[in-house]
Amino acid sequence: MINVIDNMEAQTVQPAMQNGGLMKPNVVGVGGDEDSKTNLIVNYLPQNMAQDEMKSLFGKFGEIESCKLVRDKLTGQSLGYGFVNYLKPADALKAVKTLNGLRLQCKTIKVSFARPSSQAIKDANLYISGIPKHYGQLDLDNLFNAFGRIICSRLLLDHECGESGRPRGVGFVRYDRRCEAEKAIEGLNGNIPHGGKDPLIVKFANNPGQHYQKCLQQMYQQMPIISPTLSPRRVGGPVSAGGSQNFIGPMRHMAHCFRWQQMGSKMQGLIGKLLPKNFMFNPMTSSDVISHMNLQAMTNNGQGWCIFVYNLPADCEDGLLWQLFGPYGAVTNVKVVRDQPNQRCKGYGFVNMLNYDEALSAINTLNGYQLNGKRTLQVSFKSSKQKS
DNA sequence: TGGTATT
Repeated sequence: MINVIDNMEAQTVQPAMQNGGLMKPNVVGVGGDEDSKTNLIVNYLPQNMAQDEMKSLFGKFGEIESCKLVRDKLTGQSLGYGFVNYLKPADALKAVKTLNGLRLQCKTIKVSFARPSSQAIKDANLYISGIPKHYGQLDLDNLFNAFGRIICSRLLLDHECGESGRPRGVGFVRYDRRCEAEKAIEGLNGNIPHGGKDPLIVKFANNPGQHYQKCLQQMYQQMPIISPTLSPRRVGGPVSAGGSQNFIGPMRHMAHCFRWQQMGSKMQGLIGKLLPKNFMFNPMTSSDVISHMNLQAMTNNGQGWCIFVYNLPADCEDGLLWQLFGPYGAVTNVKVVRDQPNQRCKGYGFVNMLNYDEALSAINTLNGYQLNGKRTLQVSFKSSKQKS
């Protein structure tokens, strides 16, 4: 990754904080809030690093006013970045100089002064494809420099870990402000860059949280008349906004939503924690149930037990799976499998549930469930043949 | 389509 020294005609420049070329000078923008001299943002932290560890690492450079590892509000998983606010600017500077570029596990952390938080700096990351294959990182930066202050940019390479990485023609550019990113889209999207043959595609990059939020939003908007304590067999009422499904209005019961919010600490557990305590050792335990299960069906990615759902309608959305399975316990993820060209559901999907007994209860109730009295769902633990 | 970038 390269950090680009911005081309703004500015102003006050703090001492450059060089560390292997990773840092840029901190610049105070025209009329903008002055960047903090004590508050640091730390990026690219290892996934399993805890806030305490972060604090202890940064605490070596001086007294810390606050330290926060940012976590996903719903799953509790680390988002890989955090903030450290020192009491003294000199200590913050020392931490940047010493820790920026530090290798921690497989990652190289980035430590820099945090810009003042505002709406304007959010969602300013662009995804670019169609970059001429002979373009290097600097060519990419030169192309995007004209539209604003680049915070960081990255040209993706084939075999990035290897030595002979060749540009893949795709990359990311993060601007200081979203409006700059918008200008870059306007100015570059669809245009053929100098020395290139194909038009560039420039658009906002996905951010991982958005998918989850979208699901929740969808669920909230499409909650059917269904109590978390009742079997979905009792779903009833007139068909409304959800089209062929029995959806009405906003969510009435927050009970299972509450459960999702409780998932945080559990999500960090290893696969062993997902298993019932007596699962491996008690021969009296539900042998019929265990025979149902293919060991391959047990996910070990922290998302719990994977359930295969067959005979979904072509217009099925993620929201339907959330609300069908949500009442039975903590759902960690859902996926409707779609045809590439038309995005119609291919008739099946997957649901991950955190707890085995809840997954089993969902399967027992929902297998054979008639959606709208028309389609009979087939629900089972995912077998090794079905890939999610 | 990243090494989850603004609490």
